[in-house]
Amino acid sequence: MPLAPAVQQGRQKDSRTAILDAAERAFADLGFGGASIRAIARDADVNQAMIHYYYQNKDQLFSAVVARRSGEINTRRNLALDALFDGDIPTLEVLVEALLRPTIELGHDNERGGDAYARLIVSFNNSADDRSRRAATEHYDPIARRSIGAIMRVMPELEKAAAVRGYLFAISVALSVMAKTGRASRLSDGLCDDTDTEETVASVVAFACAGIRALANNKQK
Amino acid sequence: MPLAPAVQQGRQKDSRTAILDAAERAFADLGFGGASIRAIARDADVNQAMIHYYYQNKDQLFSAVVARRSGEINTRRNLALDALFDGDIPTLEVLVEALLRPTIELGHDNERGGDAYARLIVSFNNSADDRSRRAATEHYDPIARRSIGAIMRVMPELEKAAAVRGYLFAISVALSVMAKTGRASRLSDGLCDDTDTEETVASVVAFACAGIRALANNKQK
DNA sequence: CCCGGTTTTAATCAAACGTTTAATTAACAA
DNA sequence: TTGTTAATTAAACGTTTGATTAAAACCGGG
Repeated sequence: MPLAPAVQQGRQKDSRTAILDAAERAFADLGFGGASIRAIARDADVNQAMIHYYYQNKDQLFSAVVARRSGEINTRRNLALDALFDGDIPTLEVLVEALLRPTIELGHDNERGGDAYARLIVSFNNSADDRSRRAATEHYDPIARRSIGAIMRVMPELEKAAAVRGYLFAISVALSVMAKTGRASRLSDGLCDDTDTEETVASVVAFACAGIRALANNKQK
Repeated sequence: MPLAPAVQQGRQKDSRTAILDAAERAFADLGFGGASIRAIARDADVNQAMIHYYYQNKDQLFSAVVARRSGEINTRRNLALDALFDGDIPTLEVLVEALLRPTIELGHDNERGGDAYARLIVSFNNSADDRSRRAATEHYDPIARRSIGAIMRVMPELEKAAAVRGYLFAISVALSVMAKTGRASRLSDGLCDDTDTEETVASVVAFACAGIRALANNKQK
């Protein structure tokens, strides 16, 4: 006589998200090629055939992992952009913080598996293989285009090429603090506090805004 | 009757570097777990046992790939630091350019397999697994510490934590332009030119220096 | 010419891989 | 209860993996 589960159709959803959670950790820690379906199934406490049952194959599992997190990040960023531009044009600081905060906060939210996804997004964001390029194009290019347009509205003197560079530079800085490798603490003998979200956001925003403004002045030299 | 090779001991060194070249491409394109010894041997036109003969196992092969490129980068950076501080204190722009130029130039030097190594260094620089952490610690922490010290000499008002952050931010921006994923060109409809090394160096240096100065002003707000 | 050490080769090992299959179990409607 | 569908399982498929071995080919110095 097995223990009767209290919930009604309690089996499905638990397995699906348990697989996503385990896959997120595996892909982040070992890379796509280094992560194994078998180990993911073991970690998720699920039969390995379940992974193919729900996600068909390893590639689609990877895509599902990215889709889950990118969805909530981009929802927050789109809502923030909607709100920022319904009245006056905001300052660059307000805009950049709105763009980077959802990303940085997810990276610091360990309850939501954020630090694993952080390393994952850094990985495919800087890779050139088909799978990585597809993940970036599909899940992050639309919001990137909208963000670049927003930067140009806030700083009309910025040429488009400079705005693109500024956005990508800012994102790469934000991503580097999402993936907590322990290097900052090591190099600073413990002085740098990765865990303080507000201090991190403030530092990155200050750095990125000053950098973007410098790109505007850089052309006429 | 085989074609007689003109060179004297022509077999050894060709195999060793052919293996390193092929491994560099494989690790960069597929990650450590995705790259296979067999494919590397095939690409290098070498028997697969040769890889174990020269490099024992996959881990030491990876380490050898990193050691080769990091060696020449760090040699250039150390020489530049020696020269910069033998007289007056240089400006932040001169210092930052000296630190970032060797990295960016290697990434743009396709003859030296640079763009493959660029993606590789970005990958392990933002990963937390043992192998990646060891590569960063062993091959890049010493020059990082010296560079952070140099930044603090040029900007004495910068606290150490801010200097560490500034250095890491600057490096992450430089690395992001090394790994040419084609995203900048895609998002700018071809306006951003990844191939112009001088323009890239100028943009990154301007962005990074303004960002570092902003970190100095950020504390008293 | 043959010798000694290095380099290269083909063959093979056990283990792990992604995926598929067919059978079993659980849940709910009729 | 029975019929139907979805969820889960154990077992196996063929392939590929990193690594090892023992023998062959190559080479310059005696």
